[in-house]
Amino acid sequence: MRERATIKDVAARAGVSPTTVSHVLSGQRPVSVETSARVRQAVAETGYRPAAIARSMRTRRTETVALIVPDIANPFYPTVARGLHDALDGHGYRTLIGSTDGRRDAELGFLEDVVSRSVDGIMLFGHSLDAEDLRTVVGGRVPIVLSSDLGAGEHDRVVVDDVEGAEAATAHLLASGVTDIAFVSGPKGLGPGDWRLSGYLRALGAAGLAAAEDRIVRGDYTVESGRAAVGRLLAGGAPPRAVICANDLMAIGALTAAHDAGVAVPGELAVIGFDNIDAAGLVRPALTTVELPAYEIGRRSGELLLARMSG
Amino acid sequence: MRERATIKDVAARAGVSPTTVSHVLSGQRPVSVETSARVRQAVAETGYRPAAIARSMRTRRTETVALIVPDIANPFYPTVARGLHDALDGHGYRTLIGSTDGRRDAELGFLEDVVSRSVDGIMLFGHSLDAEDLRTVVGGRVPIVLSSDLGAGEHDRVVVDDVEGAEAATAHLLASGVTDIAFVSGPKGLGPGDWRLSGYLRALGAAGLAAAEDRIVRGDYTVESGRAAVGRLLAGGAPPRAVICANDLMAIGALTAAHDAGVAVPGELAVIGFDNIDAAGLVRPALTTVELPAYEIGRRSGELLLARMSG
DNA sequence: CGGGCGTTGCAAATCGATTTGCACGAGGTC
DNA sequence: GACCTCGTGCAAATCGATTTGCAACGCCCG
Repeated sequence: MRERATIKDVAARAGVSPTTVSHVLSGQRPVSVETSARVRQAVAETGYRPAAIARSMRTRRTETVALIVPDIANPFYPTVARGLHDALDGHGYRTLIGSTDGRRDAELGFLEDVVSRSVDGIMLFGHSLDAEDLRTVVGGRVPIVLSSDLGAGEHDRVVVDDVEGAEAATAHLLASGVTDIAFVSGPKGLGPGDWRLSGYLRALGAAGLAAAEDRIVRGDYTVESGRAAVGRLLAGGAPPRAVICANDLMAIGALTAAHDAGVAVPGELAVIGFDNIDAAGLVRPALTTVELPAYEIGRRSGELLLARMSG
Repeated sequence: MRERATIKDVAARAGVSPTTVSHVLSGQRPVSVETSARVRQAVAETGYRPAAIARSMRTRRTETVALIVPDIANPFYPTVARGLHDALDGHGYRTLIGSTDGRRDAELGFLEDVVSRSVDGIMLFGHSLDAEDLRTVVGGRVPIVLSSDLGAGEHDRVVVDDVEGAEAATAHLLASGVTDIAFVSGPKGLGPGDWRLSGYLRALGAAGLAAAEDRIVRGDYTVESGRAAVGRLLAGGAPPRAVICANDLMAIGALTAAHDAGVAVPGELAVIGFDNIDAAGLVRPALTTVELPAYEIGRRSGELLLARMSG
């Protein structure tokens, strides 16, 4: 039995037509108990499993959801993935995951690919796409959940309030008398780095402070880039009193940079991160972090998609 | 244009048959330059993309690889996933990921599902399946890479030498004069916990030492379970001088337990983990860990699968 | 006893591509 | 001029399921 059994094989073995086999298995139409028993027997003997592709061809459903993230190895996203997975698994959906490194071509390519694969839903963490891209590639054909403002109004969004989180963190520092605050963002452009940056700027503005050019630096969300960026800040003549990093990994790098420069944390330099990844609670000194509930974001997105996919 | 264009639409627009459109796109047979131009024009105008499902139906290939792991949120696996992804992405393959929590029914269910979806390859971290399961569900129909000894000889394996790694770590401790070594494994049965445990036992045996019953405890690979397990060890009358944990998360829990019990690490208690996850280098005191090259395991597996899938 | 109705099963169409076999014409060769 | 060979393009089969439409067969009721 090298080849997998098809519905025809089962039908032949049970002495009925493929139609009847299908009806026995789906319960779409009544089948007599004797026939049904013969069919089930044949199914068991042949080890028959319906070919998902052929089924999808006809039903136009794949029971698959795509998750598009910048980097699956960044601890924030596996937790989102797990939440999404847990929401969908019980309903028979599988998850197709892609890492894009935030590159526009990769995001676009993956999106086109999963649309042509007829996934039933998409969860997108897009850093470079705009609303027009979504319109041309996805159209209204596939339910999609976004993590950003992208295409607000047309698609579901699970709000990760980056701006407000950053604003609150900055305001907290200001309230405790720290005014010289630096910010380590991600690559220029769209993406959580600059959303969070805008919250930082807003808080400074509300306090009547201007943001100094040289207090805003950029990394690429890795530990090493955070270390390098904060190392530069500390090497200058007048180091800042606090630094807010756009994610925890860079904040962890910042701790190392401070240590290397002999700067005490949090005494001489306060360090704040984003995401509250597991490692944030394990490093010493412990990291202050703005929590984004990754698991909840994933789970909630899964539920939104389920509602759209069934409706 | 609510619906996606099909090959028929393109053919009609270009005034040719679907066959010709297919040949233009695939280059399987020569087509005159004029006709070819008209077809390409029509493709551009309609925004046509071949439906992946229909194509798979005919070609019997899905350009998809399944990755089955116990828990995608455990930091070890996203790194493996990234390695696998990087190996496959350039060749047009996508990755379908599933978390099973190491439960037999989930592992079996996911495996059956992806086989019926006709994935082109599978990478499996299976904790509860046996060789017989693989034979009945997968047969020889799909290339599969395993991380364990499961079905050795029949399938490709990317060796993660758990046994040898644990043996070396234990021997290292013994060589430095520490003989009272405890071991924190995972749930009883298959899985990396007990593979590593056997390496520990082998090293003890080689040194002519017997393993004491009460020195072997179990957790479930989480930080909290490691803390609890080591907490119990330390609460006993004569605490061990060293503890080897079957993964880094439990080892991190062990550090907390030691701290809570006022036991100095590594002075009074040496702690060794497995996996060398990012957090291992960030905790204080730094964790000694047996490195399993997660990224390399994923990438290498991807390359093995590519070779099998194309051949 | 004829007409309606519910039960049961099958034949055939359909989903959207790929691929094989065949036909037609133009051009070249002996 | 008969015979081949290319170059081009189309019709039809195929992949494996689901889903109508239809027919045959009781069975009940008036």
